[in-house]
Amino acid sequence: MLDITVIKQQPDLVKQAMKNKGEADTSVVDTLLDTDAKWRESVQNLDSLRSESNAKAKMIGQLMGQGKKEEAQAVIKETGDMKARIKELEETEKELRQSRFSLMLRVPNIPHESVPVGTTEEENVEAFRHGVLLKEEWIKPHWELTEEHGWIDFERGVKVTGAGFPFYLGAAARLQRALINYFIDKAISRGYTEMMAPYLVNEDSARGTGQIPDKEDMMYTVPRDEFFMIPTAEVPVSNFHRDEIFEEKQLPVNYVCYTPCWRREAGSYGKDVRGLNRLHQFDKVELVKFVHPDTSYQELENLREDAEHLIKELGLSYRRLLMCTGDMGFTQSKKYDLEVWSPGQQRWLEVSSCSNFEGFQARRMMVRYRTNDGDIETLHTLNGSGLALPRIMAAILEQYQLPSGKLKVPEVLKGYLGGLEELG
RNA sequence: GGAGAGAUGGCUGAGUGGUCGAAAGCGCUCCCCUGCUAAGGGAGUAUACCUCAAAAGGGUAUCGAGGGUUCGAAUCCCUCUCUCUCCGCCA
Repeated sequence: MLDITVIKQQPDLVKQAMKNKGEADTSVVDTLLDTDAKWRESVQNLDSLRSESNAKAKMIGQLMGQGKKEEAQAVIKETGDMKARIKELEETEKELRQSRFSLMLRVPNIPHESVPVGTTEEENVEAFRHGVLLKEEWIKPHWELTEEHGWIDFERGVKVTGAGFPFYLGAAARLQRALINYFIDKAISRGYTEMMAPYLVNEDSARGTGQIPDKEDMMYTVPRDEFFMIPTAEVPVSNFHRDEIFEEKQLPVNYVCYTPCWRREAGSYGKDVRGLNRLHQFDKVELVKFVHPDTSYQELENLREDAEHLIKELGLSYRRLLMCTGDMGFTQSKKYDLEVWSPGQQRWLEVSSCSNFEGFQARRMMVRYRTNDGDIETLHTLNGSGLALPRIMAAILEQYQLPSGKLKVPEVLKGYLGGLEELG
């Protein structure tokens, strides 16, 4: 959520940001300001009444201590219906506070000035492209190649669990494991701390990163124990520091965390979900940063470079998109997508999304830092995939496919695959 | 899963109805003294919110969470969560 003082002082800026993000109805801002004013008034009333009540209680205590029972009794009478009035005001204050909060949650993050204004994905800016776009006719889509080799078993996945839960076998399993290790090792060498995190989180955590209330349907739930299966490592990793205060000198704090991810992906059908394009369970290595506000845009470039470097080293053709305001989501202030080329499908596949949230997440999660002067400030959070496995697998299976039907091993992975040159 | 004990500030740990946001010690910060190490003295040291142009100051809330009793709750009652010990089970 945004800083309420920004909304109060620059409501037009916030409204313009909403419009740029494709939200034409900006009335929530006015409703929020109105509710906020009412809430503050209510807090003032409540606080002064409580103050009065506390003073009386204190006086009674003193009189009792001095043995002046009758005088104390008189003051007790004075309190009268104060208790009932406080209770009433508390109800009002609570209602206003809650509606103020839920209104705050409905105001999107403000895009950074460097973000192009646009409404659809057409207006994303392709900022960089690397490698040739293979168009060879003989290149098979990854699902055909993996079926021929028995590397990925979608059918048995359906039998055992359901659609979108494939089995990886032999070389494919090994390749995936090699990629995970390569990604993590690379991140460690670039200053990230490796973390292994829970795959189930509680409701507070799901709320902390904003999965609930609005993106509830994205997650699988474990109702009996009131857990949510994580849709991304971002959820446990970001919540790791929920309600905490860093020292300024500790920043930046960088984590790399591999986890499986579960997403219900309700309503996705057709070619989008073919093969490895979109799964209900997939593996991902996630990069998360907690940084000083002054450095967050530099850190976004660092993060993006950390992810992008992996693709480059794998020798894959890819491109980098700077997302326009309309296509970048509610919580981000700036976002890059990295997409690899799928020659078997003749389309781009998103493998990483690197975002700066500024203080949007940190405020909601109450993650702050103490400046060297002792003040407490909101810090900035960023995260990005580094990288998502299935689509990287797909790109490798297609870009490194040989006419023989075997798979050439990318140079950087040889060490992770016992020096093998080819798979298959 | 069963039985018992517990949850207090950065840490240890007092506090069983009133002047307690909370003793004391440790840690940390600043100052003084001393001056090779060590030791000693003083002051300060939670978070959120409201108020204030800002700072200062003031107010409110928070002693695991939520509710209740009371003029008044860290302290009494209820519910929940978590931790520890023993037993069981297990990788």
